[in-house]
Amino acid sequence: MANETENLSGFSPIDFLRTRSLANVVQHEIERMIVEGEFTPNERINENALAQQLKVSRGPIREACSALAALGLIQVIPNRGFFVRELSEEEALDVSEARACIFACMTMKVAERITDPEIARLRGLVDRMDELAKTGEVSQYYPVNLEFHSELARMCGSARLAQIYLGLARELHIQRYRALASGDVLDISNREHRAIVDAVAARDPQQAFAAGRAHIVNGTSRTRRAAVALRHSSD
Amino acid sequence: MANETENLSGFSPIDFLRTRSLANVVQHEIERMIVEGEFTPNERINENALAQQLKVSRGPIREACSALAALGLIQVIPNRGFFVRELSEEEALDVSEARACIFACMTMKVAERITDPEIARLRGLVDRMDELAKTGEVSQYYPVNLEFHSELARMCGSARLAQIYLGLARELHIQRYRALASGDVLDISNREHRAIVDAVAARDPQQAFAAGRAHIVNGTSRTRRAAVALRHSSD
DNA sequence: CGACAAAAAATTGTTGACAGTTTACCAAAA
DNA sequence: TTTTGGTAAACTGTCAACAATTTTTTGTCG
Repeated sequence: MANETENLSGFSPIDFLRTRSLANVVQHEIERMIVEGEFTPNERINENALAQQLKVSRGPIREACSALAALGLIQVIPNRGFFVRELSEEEALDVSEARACIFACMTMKVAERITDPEIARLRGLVDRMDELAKTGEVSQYYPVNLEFHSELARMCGSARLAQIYLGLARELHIQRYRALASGDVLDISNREHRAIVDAVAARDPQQAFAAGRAHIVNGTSRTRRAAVALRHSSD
Repeated sequence: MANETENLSGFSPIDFLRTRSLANVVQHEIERMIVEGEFTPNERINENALAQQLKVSRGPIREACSALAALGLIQVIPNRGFFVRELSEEEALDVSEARACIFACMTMKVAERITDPEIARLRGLVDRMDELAKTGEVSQYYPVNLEFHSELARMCGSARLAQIYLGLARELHIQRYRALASGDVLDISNREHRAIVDAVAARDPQQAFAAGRAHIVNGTSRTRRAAVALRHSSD
């Protein structure tokens, strides 16, 4: 529990000992810098500058960037360097659709294999979110929401599906398409959570698939609306 | 044609010009070597030996391996090196399940948006496979089968979903879990193809999802049975 | 003043070398 | 014969320097 939040962005000492190659450390560091906005989208990653800053040579930097490029977080242009990948509006929508499909598959598979204690656990999370939604405290609601999604990923029984889902979620998160939700949106979102739990509790895969897909699709349009509103208000 | 023999290590000049970074060329070369069995699963990739063989230094080799590790084709153990990743039976099954889900999503999305000319195109491919299945020539059937799957990936309208699907398919292909199918298996497989086409032609997403998922799931068990039979016959 | 060309600076791509770790080998003892 | 200890070889991890390319600056001409 407490460990999970601790490991979200960084890495624990045990992980550090396991893979103490600099390239690996650098990779996570660059990832962190992108997530936390120290690199802006489309910015070039200056190898020399980063090497000096992190006090390593360019070798590990390049290895880390190559890996991140393979993961899709970084784009590489020959002889010009590594660039922080920016998702266009269109691409972000595409990735969101893929995420919706995969989340739907996960909820479907959960419905095919869930146990009673797991149902209780999901209901507990939804109940907690209901209470937090009433207060409108996004900062408290959000971690539980994340845990709910992670829990479903774990319960679906397919490590690879979960891995792909979490990768897509991270990618969208990095690109700052996170919903900056307000009170009533939380309520709507959690109603969808409840629909998912009801479907999996009924062991109804089709219903679960539909509910899961709808949740992400709706979430995406909620996020988009919020982003548009934000853009208009700041102009 | 004549040029191809000139490129001993197997990349075309156009590829070389597009991304003339050595790391990229090396990456594709290693991938090819894994696919074609020049590296066996769990084998360590000797950086020095490979560097000498490809006539480059270890830098590009390490960058390429880092990327392949991020793609999941290679495993890295600190201070021991890069190893060709081997999927355990269990993991291969897990990946296959993920692949089934994603293929099912693709066929579902195809059903939601397919055009009449596209339907004709798919029917054409299935018809061709029917003829080739009669002859029992796997080597002729297989490319069309691949094209059928790729075509669906293209038609699903989500580049990312298609990318994930092709990645999973490649991973399984590399791990040699490809079906070594015989005549009647081809026939059964193509009957499933026809079911998929019928469902998408009817614009029935649910049916398409079910047909797509069944096709991969059945294909997986066909492959497993073939592998088991092969193992017993060789012991 | 602006366009163009050439030189300079900055940056990426690649290499070979060195340090630290792991593996292989071999001899000596139980 | 097997085990153990130590030494040497092989290999990975990292770095700094060099080559090739791109970008910026500078200088010149219309």
